[in-house]
Amino acid sequence: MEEISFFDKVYEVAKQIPYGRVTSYGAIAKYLGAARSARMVGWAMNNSHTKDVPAHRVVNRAGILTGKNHFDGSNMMQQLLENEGISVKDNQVVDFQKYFWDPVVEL
DNA sequence: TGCCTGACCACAG
DNA sequence: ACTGTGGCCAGGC
Repeated sequence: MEEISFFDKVYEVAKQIPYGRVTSYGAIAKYLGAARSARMVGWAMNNSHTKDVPAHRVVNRAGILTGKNHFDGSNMMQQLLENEGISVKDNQVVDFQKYFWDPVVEL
């Protein structure tokens, strides 16, 4: 029985984010059937450190690293993205649309 | 126990 | 076309 909460589903999707790709909170929320629950996706990321979830690949709808403040360092999130070949400028992903990974389409 | 906050997005005015 | 507010679920005080 799938006693999986919306919370847990977020991790399942986030873990499936391919290398060198990024997605948005809303995209995950919408895939789960709750486009308005985007806030929960972000809140789930708070426990992402206890999971194997690449929270650094998850940004907001505008491609801005809104959650970078929750990482260890100040620009650690940016470092991780650049390490995957994703350019980040002023806390914003360059060519976000190009690297955007939509779970609704990919999954 | 109850109210408020929180890594956002969609809808309405 | 833009700005403002509501809403979703869960956790913290």
